[in-house]
Amino acid sequence: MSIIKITDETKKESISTEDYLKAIYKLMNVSSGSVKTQDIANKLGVTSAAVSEMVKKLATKELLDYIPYKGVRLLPEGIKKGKLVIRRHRLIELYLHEYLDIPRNMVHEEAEVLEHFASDYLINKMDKKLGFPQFDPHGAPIPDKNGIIPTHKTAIPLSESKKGDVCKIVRVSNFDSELLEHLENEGITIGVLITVSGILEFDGTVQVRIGEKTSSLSTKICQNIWVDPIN
Amino acid sequence: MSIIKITDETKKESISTEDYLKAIYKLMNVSSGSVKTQDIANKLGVTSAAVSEMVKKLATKELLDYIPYKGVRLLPEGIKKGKLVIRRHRLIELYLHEYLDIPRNMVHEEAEVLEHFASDYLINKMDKKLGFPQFDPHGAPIPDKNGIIPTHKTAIPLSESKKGDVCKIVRVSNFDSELLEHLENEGITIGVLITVSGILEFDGTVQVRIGEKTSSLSTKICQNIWVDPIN
DNA sequence: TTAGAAGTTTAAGCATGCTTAAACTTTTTG
DNA sequence: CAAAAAGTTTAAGCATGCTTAAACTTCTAA
Repeated sequence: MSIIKITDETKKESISTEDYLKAIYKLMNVSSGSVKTQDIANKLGVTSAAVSEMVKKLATKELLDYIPYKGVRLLPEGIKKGKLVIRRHRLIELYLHEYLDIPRNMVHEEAEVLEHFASDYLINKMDKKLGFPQFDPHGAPIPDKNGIIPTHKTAIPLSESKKGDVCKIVRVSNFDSELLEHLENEGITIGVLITVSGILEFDGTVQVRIGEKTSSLSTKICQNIWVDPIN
Repeated sequence: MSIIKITDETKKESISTEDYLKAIYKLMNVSSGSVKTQDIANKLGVTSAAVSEMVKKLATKELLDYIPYKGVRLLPEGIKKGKLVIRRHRLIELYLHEYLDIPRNMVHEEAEVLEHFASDYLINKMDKKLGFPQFDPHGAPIPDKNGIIPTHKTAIPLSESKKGDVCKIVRVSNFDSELLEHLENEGITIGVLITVSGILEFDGTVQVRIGEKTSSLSTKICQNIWVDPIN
């Protein structure tokens, strides 16, 4: 019989808390600095009032620092837990795609739910089956058990590529189902090699060649496609 | 664009409601007739007061008939939904056991949670991968999409076998983790052939031979082991 | 630098589903 | 068959996390 110490770190957080930590973690990576009430509210689809209340509670649990009217910043414990939610999410996405043939544009919504309910035991089994993968089906990095996050070191957004560039698609950083389906149809998927055949001055539309096919991609789309230049 | 009719049948029930329907469904199969408040409370680990309240709500949704002080009886809609929860549970158990190497004595608790969150889409993918199986890792029948439940037609509890019987183990109808681990260690698992080598008059202890090994099983355990006589 | 706009917080209220304690009904038993 | 025991229901209260409306703070632009 072993003695298990129940610390703050061990305790399981509520679904809502996990959602907040994940959302705030992601927002911190964008607007590095403090995260605003309204941004969290938008991300989670709740009112600012709800965020305001919830954030106060998370502060008392020492998951984040909260300065009223100023914003919020995750503390180490909050970062750790946020990363773990993302780890579960991305491993589930990859597992569903690889082993249950669930198309890329559908894995997100399934994982969005299951990330809160798959036990660590189960997650680690999936991780092992998948061979301790580094990236999910959209090329997003999967934090390891210790929270270490792999990177696409040399990747740039396709919107910053130049005419003539040959590059490999390494990430699509958006999970809109319609967009993902469209890209899939165009042959724009992770691992594929493309050549930038032209960029319109007018609005930045990027024309790419994928094998025999060509495809035109708007600036907004290109900002979500990350590529590794080969040349 | 298609028109989707949202009927009572389509609506997703709360986790709690699903737990109640599943519990009541199982209890109806035991004490065929009406199910008592306290039995539900015991099964779910809540107070009778909680059951009393909840059952009233389920009655207004026409999932069951409720006569105060008398008990509860599922209506067709309740039966259908109860079966679907059980279907999800058992398919998940089987999937976890077959594809993620999760031992039999651990699949129950994982499935207990996931049964509420795996989408129908996902469940049907698993069903297909598994080849539309009829029984879960404990030999329990898996209702199909239409609620049809396969049976072990000729099975009897091991507690009713006779000395000299040769039979195949088809079901262990208990999910106590310790018991399951014990049976696994004794070689008593689904599909295995055993010979009843003796039964003690004193307390009904059954002695069985499994290949070279022998094992003694209490009456209580034998009531949970279902076998198909071969001879 | 100050008024209005934009953003945030507080307050009151709701829904779900649980608890305990008290009241009530049914069953058992002497 | 009546009193005690067993079982059930009602009532009040709690926790979580959401909403709207009102109050408050901060930012922005003239």
